[in-house]
Amino acid sequence: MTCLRRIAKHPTICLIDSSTTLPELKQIHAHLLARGALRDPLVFGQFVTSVALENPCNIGYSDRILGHCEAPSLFALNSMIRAHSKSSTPELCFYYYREILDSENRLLPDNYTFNFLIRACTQILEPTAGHCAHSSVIKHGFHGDPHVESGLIRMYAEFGQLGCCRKVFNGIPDPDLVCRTAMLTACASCGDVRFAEELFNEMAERDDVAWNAMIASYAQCGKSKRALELFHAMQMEGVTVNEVSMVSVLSACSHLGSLDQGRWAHSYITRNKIRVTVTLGTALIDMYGKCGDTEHLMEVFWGMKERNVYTWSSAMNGLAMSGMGRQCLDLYSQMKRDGIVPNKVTLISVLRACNVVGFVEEGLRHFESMKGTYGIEPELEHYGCVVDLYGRAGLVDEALSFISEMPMEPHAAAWGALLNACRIHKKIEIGKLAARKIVELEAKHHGAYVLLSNMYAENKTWESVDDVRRMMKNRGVKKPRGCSVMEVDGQLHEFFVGDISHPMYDEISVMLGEISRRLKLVGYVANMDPILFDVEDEEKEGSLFLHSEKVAIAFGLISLKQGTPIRIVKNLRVCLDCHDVTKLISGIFGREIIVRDRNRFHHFKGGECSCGDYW
DNA sequence: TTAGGGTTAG
Repeated sequence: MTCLRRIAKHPTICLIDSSTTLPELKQIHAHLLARGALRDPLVFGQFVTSVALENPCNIGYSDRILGHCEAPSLFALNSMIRAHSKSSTPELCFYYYREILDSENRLLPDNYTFNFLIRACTQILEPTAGHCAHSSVIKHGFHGDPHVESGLIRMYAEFGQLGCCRKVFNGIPDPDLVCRTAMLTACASCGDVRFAEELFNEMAERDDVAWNAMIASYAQCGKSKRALELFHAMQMEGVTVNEVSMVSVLSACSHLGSLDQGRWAHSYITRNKIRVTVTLGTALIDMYGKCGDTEHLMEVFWGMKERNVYTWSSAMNGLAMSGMGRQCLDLYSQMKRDGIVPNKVTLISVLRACNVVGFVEEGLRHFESMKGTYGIEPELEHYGCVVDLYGRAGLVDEALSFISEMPMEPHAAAWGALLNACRIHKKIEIGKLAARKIVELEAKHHGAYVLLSNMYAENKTWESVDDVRRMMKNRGVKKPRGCSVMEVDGQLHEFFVGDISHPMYDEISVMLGEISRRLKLVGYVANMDPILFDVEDEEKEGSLFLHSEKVAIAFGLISLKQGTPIRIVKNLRVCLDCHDVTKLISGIFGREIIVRDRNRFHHFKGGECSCGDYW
C-alpha cells in the first residue's frame, strides 16, 4: 500500500522523508520549480504534504510555499490542517480552515477537513473552538460521517464533556465498532466506567482494540484487579494480545504493587515475542519501580534501545520512591547528557530524590533551574517538594517563609509537608498554624487532624488531643480504613485494620503472639502515640497489633518461605509504631520486608529501614 | 494523494 502511494508521487518528492533537512528541501524545491513540475496541482499538493508531514521541523517551509500560491487545492489545504493538528502549532489549523472558506476558487471543506480540524480542537483543549467546529460540521452536512463522529466523541471526552459525547453517540443511527469503542473510552475517561462496561458487554463483535480499550479503562480508573481479570478473559477468547494490552496489564500490576503478576506479565511479553516499544518498556520500568524492584527496573532501562522523557522519568521516580536518591540524581545527569530535555514531571522526581537523601542545596538549585534553564513554571507539586525539602532538614522556619512567598495560594499538601516537619522537629506553634491552614482549605482533610493530634500527643498535651478528636467527630472527619495488601503465589490477600475475616486468621493470631513475645524479649515497649489519633477502629480494638501491616507481616512470616522478602502495599502512611515494629521484626526474624506506603517504599532489613526513619 | 477507536512518567 505504502509502495503504491509512493509510486503515485513524483519521484523527486519520494526523496523527502523524516530526516530531510531544510537545505535539502530547498534543493528539491528548486529542482521541481526548474522543471515546472509544481504547476501540476497534484504534484504541488503532494509536495507541500510531504514537506509538512514527514518532518515537523519543516512545516514552516510548507506554510511559506502555500503563502505564495495563488489558488491552493483543497487537498493541499487539508494537508496543512492535518500537519498543524499534529504539530506544536495546532492553532494554525484555523487559519487554513479560513483559507478554504475564503478561497477565490470557492473551495468547500470536506469530511477530511473536519476530521483534521476536530483533531486540532482536541489538541488545543479549546471547548469553544470545538463547539464551533461541531456547528460547522452540521452546517456543511458531515455529521453522518463515521470518521467525523468518532473524532467528535474523542474531542468532547478530552474536554470532559460526557453529555456532549452522549449526544453525538445517540445521534448515530447504527454506530460501528470504532464509534462504540471511542464512546466506551470516552465514558471511562469521564468517570463513568459502568456505562463503558455496558457498552462493551453490548458489543456484538469485539476486536482487539475494543478489548484493549476496556482493559485500559479499568486500569486507569483504579479497577486493577478487574483489568487483569479481563485480560485473562481476552486470552481465553483467543483475541490477539499485543503491546497495547500489555501496557495496561503492567499499569494494573503497578497500581496493585503486585510484583508476582508484574513478573508474569514480563515473561509473557518475552515468551510471546511481543514488541517492546518505548511505551511498553516504560510501563515495565514503572511496574518494577512501583513494586520496589529497582534491580530489574535498571536492567530493563539499560536494555532499551530508545528512551524518551517518560522512560527516564519513570526510572527516576522508581529510584526516588525506593529511597535511592543519589542514583536518581545520577540518572538525571545522564539523561541531560543524552540530550533529553526534562519536564515538570521529571523535576518532581529530581526534587523527591533530593528529599530522600536530604540534599537541600542541590534541591534548591534544581528548583531554580526549572524556570531559569528549562522555562518550566513550577507548579504546586514542586513547591510542595521544596517545603518538604526544608522541613525534613529541620529548616522549619525557612519552610514557612518559602510557603509565605509562594506566587500562588499554597495547597493543603504544602501545609501538610510543613505540618509533618513540625511534628518531627517538634515545632508546635508553626504546626498549629499549618494544621489550621489545611483545615481551612480542606475541612475534611483527615491527615491534618491526625498529624496535629499526633503532635500534641507526643508533647503530652492531652487536652489538645481531645479537642482535635472532638473537632474531627463534630465535622464528621473519618480516617480512611487502613488496608495492607500482600501477594502469595500470585494471590492477593487484603488485610483491613481490625479485620479478622481472613481464613487463616487463627494461625496469623498465633504468629502475632509469637512476634509480640519475641519483641518483648528485645525490650520493645509499644509506642502508644498512634493509638491516640485513630479514633475509629484501632482504638476500639485496643491493640496496635491489629494494624493492617502487622497482620500482613504475620501472614507473610507463616506463608512465605525464609529468604523470600515480604512485600506489602499499604494505602496510608506507615505509623510510628508499625515502623518501629517492622524494623525489629526484620532483625529478629532475619526477613527482608518491603512496604510501599502512600508516598514511598520502606525497605526493612537487619533492623533498619531505608527511609532512615524520616517519612 | 489525505481520515476514525486501544498504550507510558507526578
